[in-house]
Amino acid sequence: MNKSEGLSEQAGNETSDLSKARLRAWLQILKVSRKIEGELREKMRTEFNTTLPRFDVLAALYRERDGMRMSELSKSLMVSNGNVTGIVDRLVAEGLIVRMPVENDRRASIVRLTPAGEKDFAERALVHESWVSELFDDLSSSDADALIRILRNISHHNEAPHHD
Amino acid sequence: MNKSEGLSEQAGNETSDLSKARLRAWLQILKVSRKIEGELREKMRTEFNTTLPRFDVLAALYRERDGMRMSELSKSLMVSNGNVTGIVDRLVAEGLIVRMPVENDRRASIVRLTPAGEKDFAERALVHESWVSELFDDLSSSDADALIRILRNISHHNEAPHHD
DNA sequence: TGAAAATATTTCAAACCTAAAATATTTGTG
DNA sequence: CACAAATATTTTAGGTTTGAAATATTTTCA
Repeated sequence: MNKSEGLSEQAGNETSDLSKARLRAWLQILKVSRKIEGELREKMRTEFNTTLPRFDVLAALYRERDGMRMSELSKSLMVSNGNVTGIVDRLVAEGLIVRMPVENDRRASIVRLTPAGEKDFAERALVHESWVSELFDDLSSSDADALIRILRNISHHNEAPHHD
Repeated sequence: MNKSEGLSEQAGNETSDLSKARLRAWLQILKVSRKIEGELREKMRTEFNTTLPRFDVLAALYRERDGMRMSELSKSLMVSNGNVTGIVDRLVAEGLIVRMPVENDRRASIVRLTPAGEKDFAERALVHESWVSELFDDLSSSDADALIRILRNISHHNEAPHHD
């Protein structure tokens, strides 16, 4: 029933020490993630006059200069399809991205940065990186590496199983 | 200008390796946090017929059996005051918590679990812990400790400075 | 070919979330 | 005491988010 419980687990011991340690780890991830996200949202608002979700979309499109489909975008950001529609609508209205038809598939559309969007993001990305670096001021190089390694293990375990 | 840059930083080197490592670490935190949060939200919905924010409120009140003020609640959950108002309204409607007047201060109110809310949460908390433990199945005891230590460092650095 | 299934996206309703304004009450100070 | 400042909470407007339903188009296959 509980995959996490190995040979040494005693019957009747409902929540093991390991299980409790994992819960604490999760709550700590959540705490840091909320705190940092809040700080960045505030910076985005006051200094860039934009929002975190919009910045995230621009970042994704900056990595894929030829553009992405709506579904690729939502998958990459790990948010729902419907959510991306609204954010893309606003970024289009701001002139930072465009929707383009897809050859041979009139259901889909490709979204990509406009020159203005590309310029905007390139400038802001550097400032964003400096904000993050300040917020993680106490994170040493070796701790950053350890953190990344541990978290990658967790993501890999929870990777969506792919269809074949 | 950039507190994170030490003596060895070269002028003109706009984003140091350390700064990039920290950015990668942040993006990885965000990725794990979104993935896990999504999985837990889905479980909450399908198996408990509730939402993560509501569960979080119950969890906070379960730790403080005598109840908390609205402001303590929002601070503890790191969300805005207005946000908590709505969630508390819904939990009151569900009969899981109650608002009580505060002696000598008619501005404030204290929120606490009803017996039903206490019972409900106690049962669900165990299941929740087992979900988390499964999602973190690959996280060893020592990695959990390392993760907690590193993340605590980060939270402490970003702790809100207190008023004296 | 032509209907059913699959796919890509948008729309919708409900909830969540924030920042700022509004409301109600208490505290501090002349 | 009066009344300004501070405090606790709610309300409001606008944006974000989800899951499900709706729409449009493409693919599959009998």
